Amino acid sequence: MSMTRPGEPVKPKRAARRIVNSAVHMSDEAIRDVRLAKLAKMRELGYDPYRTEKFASTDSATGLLANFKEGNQVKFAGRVVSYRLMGKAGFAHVSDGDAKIQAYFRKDDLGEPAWDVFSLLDVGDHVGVEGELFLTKTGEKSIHVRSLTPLSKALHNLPIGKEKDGHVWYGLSDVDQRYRHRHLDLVTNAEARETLVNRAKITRAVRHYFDSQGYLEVETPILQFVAGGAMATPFLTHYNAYDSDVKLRISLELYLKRLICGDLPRVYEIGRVFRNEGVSNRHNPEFTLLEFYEAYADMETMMRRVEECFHFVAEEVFGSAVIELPPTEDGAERSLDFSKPWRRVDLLHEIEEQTGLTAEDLRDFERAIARAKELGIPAKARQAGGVLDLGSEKHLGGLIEKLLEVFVEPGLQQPAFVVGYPIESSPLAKKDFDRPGITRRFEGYVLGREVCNAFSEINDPIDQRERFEQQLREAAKGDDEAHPMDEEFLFALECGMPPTGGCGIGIDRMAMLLTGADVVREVLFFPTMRPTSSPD
RNA sequence: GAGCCUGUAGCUCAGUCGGUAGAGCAUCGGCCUUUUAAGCCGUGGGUCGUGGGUUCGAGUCCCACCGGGCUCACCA
Repeated sequence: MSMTRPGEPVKPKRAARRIVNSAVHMSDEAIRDVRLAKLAKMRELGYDPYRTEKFASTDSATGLLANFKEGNQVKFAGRVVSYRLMGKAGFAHVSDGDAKIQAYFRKDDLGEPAWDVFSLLDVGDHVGVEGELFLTKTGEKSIHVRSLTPLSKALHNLPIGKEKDGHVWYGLSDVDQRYRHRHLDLVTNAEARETLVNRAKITRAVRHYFDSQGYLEVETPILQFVAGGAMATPFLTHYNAYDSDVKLRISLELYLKRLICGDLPRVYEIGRVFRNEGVSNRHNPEFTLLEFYEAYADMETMMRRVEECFHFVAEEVFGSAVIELPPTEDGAERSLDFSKPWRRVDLLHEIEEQTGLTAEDLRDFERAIARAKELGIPAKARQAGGVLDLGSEKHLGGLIEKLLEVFVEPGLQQPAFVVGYPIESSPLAKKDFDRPGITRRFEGYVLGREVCNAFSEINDPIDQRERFEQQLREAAKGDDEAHPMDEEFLFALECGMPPTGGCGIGIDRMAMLLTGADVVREVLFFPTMRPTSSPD
């Protein structure tokens, strides 16, 4: 309790001021008080919105509108998204999330207490209505309500926009608010809702595809003592019971391959992985990875799986193998065709086409750097809109991947597979025995973005151990993202792993492609946000 | 992590040259028994992100901090 000196103007305390001015002081918290008063009034009238436990609708709004027959008795529950009271009658649109239907209320039809309850409604409340279908003067399919059941009271002013001819006024557009209060976004923004729902459907369709192909969906540990399978910085945490530090997984790979070693010949997992790295329009620190492994199969099989999977998902979710995308900035129409086999591009060949650096040049790191300087590659990179700093490259694999990024990726708009990755940056991929220094690995690209990474898996435990040892040497040289040694995984390989094809697909990236979202947060219900010091 | 932009009413936004804040919607009160961005009349609502500084005077200029957006870096 603070002291007030005599003579100092007294500021009314919040609560006191609220009671005194409740009708005039319309801050957000005062609005809440008004709503609470309405709630109390409803309860006095015998209509407690929070008392009702269920309300069965005859059909969805979409269904009611599609099978509309005047005079049909119906029940419908949803959220009030518009509200117009006109003396002794009124209209409200009630939405079940997918669609909305108009409801018409008359004092004469509802009778005394129910009419008062109607007049206490606000946009944002949930209601159940019962009555018959009819057409209004202007021809809108509506429900003539005979009975009203409030099902919840919204205590806040919901930023539900006003709409006419598909144009929405005054909705919620502040991106920060949309992500932090996603429920409001879902209620107010139909497009955002559609994108997020489609993302869920895409995940489901992926499951359908692999289930239909005899794959077993499995779950593997998220807390791992050795976080392998990719090169990324893990999140760290602590396991009290074992007094041990553990990491959150950065990939699914090694555990899934241990299942292959256990003679589960087709396994897949769709799971969250965590990488302690920068957040951007294309990166969320936790994201959903699909990985699938198939015994007695190779990378060619994986290519076919990827083609089939995208085709299957596009058909199941969007009803077509051809996905129409929003036009580019210069207005060019774009579409992606997943019905055809993906184009194949050889990495070194393509780099030579674009830069003049030959496979011969790229066999040795020092020579590659020297030749790149001779050919003026950094300048060419700038011309191509990229950045290539030869001095910051540490090894051949990194340089080649950089060349790929700057010179090859932009050209890969329609679905394509890039093959022929260098061994340095592929510590889990089988060697290409016909091409020294190259692995049996490919990546899929669509719209210039990587969507999958796959290879014929190493099943030679001696080779795998050597690769890990090479990675340890890189780590010793200061590469903090080098792949760690995993003895348990090596033990499984030593017990015998059949030849296997494996592939990882970033589900979020896949969802972005198929929904046309250009920001990863739009395909995540709850993207990672910086914590707010004062939650509102 | 770096650069640029940004933060004003519950929501969407104005705010000129530095002179102590505006609109629409929403809210609240009144009228209105087929409206639909309902309408009409009236009312209230803001420590201008936070903290410093310059100034007679700061929403406005400067600095720091806290959010957010875009681009880049790392990566999928």
